[in-house]
Amino acid sequence: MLIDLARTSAAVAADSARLAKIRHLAELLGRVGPDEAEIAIAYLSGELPQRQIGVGWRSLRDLPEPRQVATATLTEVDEHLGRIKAQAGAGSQAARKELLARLFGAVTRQEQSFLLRLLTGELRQGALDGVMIEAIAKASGVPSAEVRRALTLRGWLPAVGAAALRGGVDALREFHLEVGRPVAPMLAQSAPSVAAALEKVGGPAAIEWKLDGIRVQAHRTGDEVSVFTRTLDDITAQVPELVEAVRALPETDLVLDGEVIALRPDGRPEPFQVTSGRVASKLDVASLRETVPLSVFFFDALRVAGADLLDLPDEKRHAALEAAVPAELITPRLVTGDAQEGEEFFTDAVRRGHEGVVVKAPLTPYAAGRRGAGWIKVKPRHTLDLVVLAAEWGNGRRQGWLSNLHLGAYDPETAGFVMLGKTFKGLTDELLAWQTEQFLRLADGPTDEYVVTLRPELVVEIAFDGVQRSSRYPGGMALRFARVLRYRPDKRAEDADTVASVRALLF
DNA sequence: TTCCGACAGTGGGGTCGCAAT
DNA sequence: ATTGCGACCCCACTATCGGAA
Repeated sequence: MLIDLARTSAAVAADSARLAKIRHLAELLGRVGPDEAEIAIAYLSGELPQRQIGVGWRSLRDLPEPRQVATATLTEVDEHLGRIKAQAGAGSQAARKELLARLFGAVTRQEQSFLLRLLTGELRQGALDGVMIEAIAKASGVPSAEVRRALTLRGWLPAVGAAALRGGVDALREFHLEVGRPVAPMLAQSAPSVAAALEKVGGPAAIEWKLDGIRVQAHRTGDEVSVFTRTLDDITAQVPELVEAVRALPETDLVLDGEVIALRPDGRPEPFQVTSGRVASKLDVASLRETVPLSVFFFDALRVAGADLLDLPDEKRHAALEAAVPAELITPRLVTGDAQEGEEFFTDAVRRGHEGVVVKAPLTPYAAGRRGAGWIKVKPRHTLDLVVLAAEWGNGRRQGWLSNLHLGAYDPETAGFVMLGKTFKGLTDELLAWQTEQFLRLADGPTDEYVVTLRPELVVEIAFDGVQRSSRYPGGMALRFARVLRYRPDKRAEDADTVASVRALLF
């Protein structure tokens, strides 16, 4: 029953201890039937079996009154969501709206709340994949490492969890790397410098350029090639250059990990926006590949010539990559234990317009899904002193605090301020409390339930990765990945960085 | 007892495709 | 033709729990 999940979710949210959350989830998984295990695991880890159904926050306003008695089963709800998905792209938002209303009108208030959070992607129960993995392990009596391994290979936890509950370790061992089905990609931690990254790795490491493009996983069997993104979406049709490059290789049985990026004729990278737009375009690929051609650079091999390499150390996988792929399709890489040498490699990569480097421990296997210490990214950091123009009320655990800052640079010509973006990152609870008090004192001008406009007086030091073109803000530019470092009470608003100095960073 | 790895949460800007206006 | 929405691309950072040291 849906109500069982709604109650379990509430219990999970109510307990802050992770072990207690795991107990609640495992207890439910122990009760759910085999047919509905997949649905239960999906919902309770914040996913839908349909992945996406074309319903977001806006479609979920104005919901009907709830029922008093809970009768909905998981299978019914799942089938209903499937019907809603079938309407997406079929030209009828009205039909979807009607179906949504019928679903929400058939469940209780607690079920409505659960479905609402599920469909908006804000489950807010303190448990997603990571906790669910432990719960599946507990409920099925399987070591969590086995669940993780299967998840890496299958990329979809509900399927893995259902198999574990049905057949235990034996069923999980049935999952193998399958050419044509994407694997969860390995992710990286970050460090402030190459030296710090090398220290984390604890010895010599491979250092590779970090290209500012789109992560891709390329599969080939025979002449068949497919390409997947970081979230395992199939983008084969959008990247014909990559398909052709892989098909041209002598080896016919491959799974490769890399990055696609649009390069200018001189070889320097286009801004991320250009690569992003090109890869996202589906309708005009044939002409776009003339004007915005894509290049691909591989940095890892998960399978070569029928051999699965996931469990091999990085250096062995890279050797296999070098054997199967020509050097011009491989991300530039330097193996060193020397911090000085590493920093020079990093500086050179950045000078050539790239995002930074990734430092890789030579002995780590391809640990997908988990953000292990095997890969560590290093990027340069810019800072600016900007003025807080307004602030937005926070949500969830930031409810009651002014959280999201509107940032502006000083314009000496007008003695005014030009907004460059927002940030909510880098704030401690203490800082949130402090700034809320300050902001309410500075409140001045239009204020609604979301935004409080301020007298532009407070200066804050902001770190960011770069300046990009923007149609959203009046200055025509916006900061990328802005975050708060500290407030600058020693500075007046007129001492803040100027629009001109920010524009100088825009290429 | 302290340290630290892993996780969840809180949102940022940009782009595309599609349906409604 | 324009606008709003959903989905997805890139992502940084803090708080917390609980196992490791």
